[in-house]
Amino acid sequence: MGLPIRKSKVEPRPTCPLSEVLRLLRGAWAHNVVWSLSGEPRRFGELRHDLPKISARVLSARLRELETRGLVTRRVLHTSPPSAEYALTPLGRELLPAIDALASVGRKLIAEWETLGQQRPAG
Amino acid sequence: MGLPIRKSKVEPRPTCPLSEVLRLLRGAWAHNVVWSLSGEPRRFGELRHDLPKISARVLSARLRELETRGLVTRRVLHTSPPSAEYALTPLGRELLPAIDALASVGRKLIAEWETLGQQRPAG
DNA sequence: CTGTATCCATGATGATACTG
DNA sequence: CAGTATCATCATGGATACAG
Repeated sequence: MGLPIRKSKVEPRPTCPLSEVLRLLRGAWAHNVVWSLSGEPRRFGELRHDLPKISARVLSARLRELETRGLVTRRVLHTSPPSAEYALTPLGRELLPAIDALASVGRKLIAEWETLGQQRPAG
Repeated sequence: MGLPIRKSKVEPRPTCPLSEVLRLLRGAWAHNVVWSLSGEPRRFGELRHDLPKISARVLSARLRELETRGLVTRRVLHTSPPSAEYALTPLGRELLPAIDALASVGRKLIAEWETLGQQRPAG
């Protein structure tokens, strides 16, 4: 006979909220966009400058997502030529500590690899 | 003339470590697997039970990734039939507070949607 | 400058069947 | 029970061209 299935102690836990946030930060760029906005508000072109390898298409899509969910605001500047400025909302700012915590773990992960003299496992 | 590009205050920040961790938690399941292992060690089948919709193929792949990066250990139990038990390493456990922080933001996000009487934006 | 529209490549998943 | 093999599908992202 096999072992009995042990009931998980994973209660009606934050599994759902977690998934919602990760759905937002998912992908290669969303978290970098949030991080770029952690300081002053920034314009579309400035964000492209911060993240040299992001395509306009993807940056546009991410910003729209974050805006839709109330994490980022968009303000049109009536300059010549016209430009747009993005900023984190208070709600969006609450992501920052969490992102920081993750980054902290990331540093330890990398340090571990180096300590072991191992190569970072490829993608 | 357009506005000058403002230099980003996004310093040589944890952008890299962050990406490394997110690469691990990326996808629909990795973070749930980590969360399921937050309590007692669990067997393959128990994990499938915790995450009813995950396929064996994907669960296997995620566990292998986490094991490769030193976040999870795998122990074979010489039972009949044989089974395997997975657990978080100390390094893996360091993900927990970060995940908690993210979940906290997630709860506020969802609460916000409800307060506004809005539907959660579809994926 | 600020996006949007197309087309294409890649990666992550689900379903199902099968092995030890 | 604990996986692995194969096939099909969908989401994400890059490149490029084009529009307001």
